[in-house]
Amino acid sequence: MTQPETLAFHAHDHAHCAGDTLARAEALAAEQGLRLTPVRRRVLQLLLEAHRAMGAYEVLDRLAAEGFGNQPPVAYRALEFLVENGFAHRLHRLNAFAACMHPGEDHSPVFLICRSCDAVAEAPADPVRRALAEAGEAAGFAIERMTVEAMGLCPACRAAEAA
Amino acid sequence: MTQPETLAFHAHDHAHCAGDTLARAEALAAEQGLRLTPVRRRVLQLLLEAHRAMGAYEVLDRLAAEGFGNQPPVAYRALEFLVENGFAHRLHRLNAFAACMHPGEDHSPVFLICRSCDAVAEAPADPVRRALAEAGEAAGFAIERMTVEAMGLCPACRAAEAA
DNA sequence: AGCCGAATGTGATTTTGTAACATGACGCAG
DNA sequence: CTGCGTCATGTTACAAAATCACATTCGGCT
Ligand SMILES: [Zn+2]
Ligand SMILES: [Zn+2]
Ligand SMILES: [Zn+2]
Ligand SMILES: [Zn+2]
Repeated sequence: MTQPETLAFHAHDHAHCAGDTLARAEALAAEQGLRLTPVRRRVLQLLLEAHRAMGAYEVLDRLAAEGFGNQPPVAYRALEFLVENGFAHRLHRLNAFAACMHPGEDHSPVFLICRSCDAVAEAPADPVRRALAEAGEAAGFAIERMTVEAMGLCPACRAAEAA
Repeated sequence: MTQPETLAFHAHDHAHCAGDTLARAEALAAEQGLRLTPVRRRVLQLLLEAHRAMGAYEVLDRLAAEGFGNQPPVAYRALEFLVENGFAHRLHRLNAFAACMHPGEDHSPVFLICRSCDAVAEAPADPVRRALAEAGEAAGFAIERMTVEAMGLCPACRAAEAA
């Protein structure tokens, strides 16, 4: 199920990782009767290949260049679909989107966002979720969804900055 | 120091709580040589009185109605000042701002945001911060700032919805 | 008075996100 | 095959959020 924490930061065969995740997403979509249409598929692919957060208009530019529609709703609708079905996530601090690296797990992960290179990693969220649930309960607050985004420096940029 | 968790959700003497926090903020500003000018002071007061998240343009409208400038930078600059100096917080999910109920504690709290009435409470963040720090460390990621926002239902709206 | 830096006012612009409606593709009932 | 309903896409226009650039004003200081 949960693959051995392939964090975006670690050096990895990127083409492979992106292709692999796309394949899993496609299988998943088929399984659930979701229609991963050309635009949607292409957007997911863009996000996977970038392996970082992309703004809606950045996505739109790519789409337009490839012959898809060139108006905002085209990008926003595809992104909304991906987010709603767990193929991508929205990063509120950046007004941007990133592909989900663990599709099909129905998670609301913790994001680690590098302020220098914009790389985004999903970290295991369970401990954080538990702590948060406790805080909510203490206040009588019923938590439905959570957003956890940490800004900082990824290992690579950290090393670069130290130099 | 940390007062006994006066969460926004609990029934409380609102005028008193707002006035009190404003007074503390003023003392704090004086102490630190920060200039809590009329616009800045008024914006903080607005946020405190509302006791919920307010958008920048909502703030701006109030300011304009009271004779301050009526262009976006007026509101954004005041809000930026308040956020940078710990008198207010930004809520990324809402593109909005809320007064800090614990100024001077240099915290990045956990927010509990009611999706029904927009009330915002700051909950103790230490357990969450610890869990998050651990997740970051495991990935070699140096966390500098965190955003934790939980959406859900406050006690009041929860009761109302159950009815 | 004269100067300086911080704060404010103002106009214009950019960036981000939606509403509303028209068109086109697909599956299916008749 | 025809007509119909549904979903996805395209397109126009617009709204909301945020920033840029520049002029002006206000304190404190010399
Ligand atoms: Zn994910
Ligand atoms: Zn980095
Ligand atoms: Zn606070
Ligand atoms: Zn509520």
